[in-house]
Amino acid sequence: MANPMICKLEHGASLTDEDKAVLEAVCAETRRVPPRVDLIEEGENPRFVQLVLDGFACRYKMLSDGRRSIVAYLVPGDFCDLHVAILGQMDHSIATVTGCTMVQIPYDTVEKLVSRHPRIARALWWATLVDEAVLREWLVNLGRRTAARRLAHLFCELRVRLMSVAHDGENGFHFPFTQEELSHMLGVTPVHVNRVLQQLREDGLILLEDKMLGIPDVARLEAFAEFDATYLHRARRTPEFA
Amino acid sequence: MANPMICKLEHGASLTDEDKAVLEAVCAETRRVPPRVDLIEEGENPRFVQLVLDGFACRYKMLSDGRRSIVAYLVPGDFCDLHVAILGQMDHSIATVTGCTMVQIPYDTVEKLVSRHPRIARALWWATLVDEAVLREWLVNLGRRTAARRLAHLFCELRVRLMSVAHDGENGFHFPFTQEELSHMLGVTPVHVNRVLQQLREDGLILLEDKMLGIPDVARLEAFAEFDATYLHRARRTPEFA
DNA sequence: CGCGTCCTTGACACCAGTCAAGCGTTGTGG
DNA sequence: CCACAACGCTTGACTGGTGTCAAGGACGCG
Repeated sequence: MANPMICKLEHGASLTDEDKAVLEAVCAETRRVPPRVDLIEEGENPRFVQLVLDGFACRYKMLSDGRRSIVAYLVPGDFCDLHVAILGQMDHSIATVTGCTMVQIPYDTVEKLVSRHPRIARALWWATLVDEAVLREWLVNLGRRTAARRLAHLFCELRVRLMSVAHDGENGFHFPFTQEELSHMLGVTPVHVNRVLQQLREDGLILLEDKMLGIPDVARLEAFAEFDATYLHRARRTPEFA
Repeated sequence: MANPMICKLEHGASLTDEDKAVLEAVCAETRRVPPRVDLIEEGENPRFVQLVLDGFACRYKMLSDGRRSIVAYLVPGDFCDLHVAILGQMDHSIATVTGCTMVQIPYDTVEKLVSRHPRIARALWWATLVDEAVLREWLVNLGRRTAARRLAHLFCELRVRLMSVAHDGENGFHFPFTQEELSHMLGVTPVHVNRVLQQLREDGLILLEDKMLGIPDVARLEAFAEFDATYLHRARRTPEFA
């Protein structure tokens, strides 16, 4: 199986075989983390970068009244905290959702990577900027769409992100989030997530059973969600007939 | 008057006098842009970086039905598009809100700056990462707070951001946004913005007249908004009694 | 003076929140 | 093997925050 981090970065920059070998070497040592465990907590200043190789994780913030807001999710190939060193401390926490296979890379290793391999440096820049673009799209999603469209949009985004690190998932994929976790992402109550899921199922837009999501008609779901994948900036590797 | 961009960057990195002189030189040539004019449009791939020296601007996205969503606002000292070159094209547009004084910096100038002045490079990194942190906080704001708290939070954030580039604004500042523009930021209707503003005024949390915002009791407004300035990462320059 | 822009207000409708109860599955220990 | 608890999912009734529609007012500008 290909390294999902390398798969992803190839969307953002052209990497040589040597670049890929260097990145592969950095991922040699992995560790397994159970579901629902904090990887980094708000206020920390970690000394290494973490990378998800398998599983789902999420960035979240806690409110003073104990409610949780998930501000991003991480899929295989995503970095947790590429640049916290510059900010000084985490302004949010990161936790696993499912069990995850993680890699820890010391900061000086990252700095060497960046200073010695310009294409890797560019690829990491690209990854950071795409994360920012996703945040902007989420803002639109939260601010201006109904809960049903928000949820549909999430499905569409997740599908594209998963497809760019694995070669399946075209019409369905493993979807392990609980309705409560979804409610934290979408800014609605768990009860309402349930109602909206029922509606999407009734309308034939999705199938969801036993943590497996099916999308019978991708174009129809994307139209409903007003989804336009441009903001994910994945053009480079998808076949184009130019 | 000090250069707001340099004021801001000093929060993120320690700049030498030489660094500051270099940055100052880059801002020599300014241009004046009228209110409500697009600076960059979605899909473009600009050949220079733009910087706001005076006035307010905003990043926005249009939805297919013509509604607009403002995903960030820019104050003096903020860069428009520091790194679009890496992503290839803008996934959103930027427009002035008020009249603005702008600087255009060619990309190769920025690249020289970054490669020759490590502290400036770090400061620009810092600025990018703070932008991302603001997006995350906005996500929490939109997803989990009522319209009144959202609006109050916006006021609190704007106050801190303005204070870090100018030495006034402690208890009030020029606030030129129309209620319609606010509605685009907060994801509510203009009518509801109006109702919420009335409520905040009634409760004595704000004064707002003739485009001037007054905050009689900053602590009370911040408590109401659940505002915690940590995410703005401005610690470096605010006086600390360590 | 007349027009446009923005602000203000009221009545009503709807999306989503709250509260509460019940169901199915899983895992655990007696 | 079964009782039980824990967890997540489902559903209904009611409430409330916000959207929609509509009308009018204040102000600036040509």
